[in-house]
Amino acid sequence: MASVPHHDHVNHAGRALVGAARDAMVAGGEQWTDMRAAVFESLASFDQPASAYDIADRVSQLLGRRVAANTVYRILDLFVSKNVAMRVESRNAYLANAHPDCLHDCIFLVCDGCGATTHVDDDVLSNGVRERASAAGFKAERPVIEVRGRCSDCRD
Amino acid sequence: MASVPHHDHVNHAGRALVGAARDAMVAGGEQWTDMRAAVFESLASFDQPASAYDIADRVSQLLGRRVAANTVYRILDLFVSKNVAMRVESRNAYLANAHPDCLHDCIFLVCDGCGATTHVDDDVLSNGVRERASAAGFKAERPVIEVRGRCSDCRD
DNA sequence: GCTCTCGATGAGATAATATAACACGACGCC
DNA sequence: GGCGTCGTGTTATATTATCTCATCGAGAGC
Ligand SMILES: [Zn+2]
Ligand SMILES: [Zn+2]
Ligand SMILES: [Zn+2]
Ligand SMILES: [Zn+2]
Repeated sequence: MASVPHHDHVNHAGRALVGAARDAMVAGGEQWTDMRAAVFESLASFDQPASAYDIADRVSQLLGRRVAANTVYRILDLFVSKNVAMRVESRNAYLANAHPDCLHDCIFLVCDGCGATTHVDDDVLSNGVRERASAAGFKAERPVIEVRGRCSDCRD
Repeated sequence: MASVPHHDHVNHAGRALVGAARDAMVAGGEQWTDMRAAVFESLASFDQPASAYDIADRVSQLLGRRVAANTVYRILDLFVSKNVAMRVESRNAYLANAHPDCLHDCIFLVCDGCGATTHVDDDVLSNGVRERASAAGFKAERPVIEVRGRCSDCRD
C-alpha cells in the first residue's frame, strides 16, 4: 500500500500489522485461527487492492493446498465487519486496514493507471457526508468514499 | 427514483427525461438509436438502481426479442460517459440521471433495507473530496460517494 | 470418557456480473 | 463499386459472489 503516514495515529506495517489485526479480532470476540491468519497475511502481502480470488490463490500457495473462494469470502466479510480489512467497492477488492484500532470513514484514492490505492482520512469531510445524509432523513451506516483518478506517478 | 427536487436545477422526469437524455447524447456527438432509446427507457422505468441484466431483461421484453447483456453494457458505458446514466458502484447497478445537463459528483444514499436510492448534491463536500485528493498529489477524475444505510421508511 | 452443540472450514455447484472476439449490415464518402 | 466507421448481434468466456450440505474439532455438561 506504500503506506505513507498520512496522519498522526498509529499505522501498523509488516508483522506488527498482523498482530494488530489479531488483537482487533480477539477484542471483537472473534477467533484468530490459522486460516484467518493465512488469509490476513496474504491480503497484507498485496501492495494493491486484491480480489477475493487473488487472495485465495495466494493463500493456496502459502498453505500448499487448494483453498476455495468461499472460505476466503467468509473470512474477508468477517474482517471487514471487524474493521481489519476494507473493501474497495469500485474495484471489488480488499485491502488490509493499517489501523484497525481506529474507526473512520476512509477516503480511497484509486489510480486507474497502476492500480495503486492509497487512503486518506478527513473527518470533516466524512462527517459532512454523514450529516448530509442525515439531513435527507437517511441513516448513514457505511459511507463509501473512493476517488478514481491518477496517482502522482501516473498523471500525464 | 422518487426524485425529490433536492436542488434548484432542473430535474427531468418521465418522457421529458428521455428527451433530455437524447439531447445530451446528441449534444455529445452520439447517436440516439432505437436500441439506445429502448435501453434508456428501460433504465428509467426502474425506481431503483438496476443491474445491466435487469435492464437487458426489460429491454428484451420491450422489444419482444432477446437482447444480450453485452449490448446493454456497451450502451450503459456510453450513457455513463455522457452523464446520462450513473453507476452505483457499491451495488453494481445503474440509474438514469435526472439532470444530464448538469455535471456534479452526486452523493447516493443507498438503502440496505428496501434498495431505494436517492441522490443529493453538495458541491462543497464533493469539491472538498477532490481537493483532499489533490492535496495528496492525486488527480481526481471520478469521485465515488455513496452512503449505505437506511432510508426514512426503513429505519428502526 | 461420552455426547451434544457450536463455530469454522471443506467441497462442489451455481448465480450474478462483466468482457472478449468476431460477424454483419447500414451508411457516408470517394 | 470499394472502403471505412459505427452500431448491433451472437457466442463464448472471464470474473466475482453466494448457496448448500458435509465434516471436523474444541469445549460444555454430565
Ligand atoms: Zn498510478
Ligand atoms: Zn487513518
Ligand atoms: Zn429503505
Ligand atoms: Zn443534482
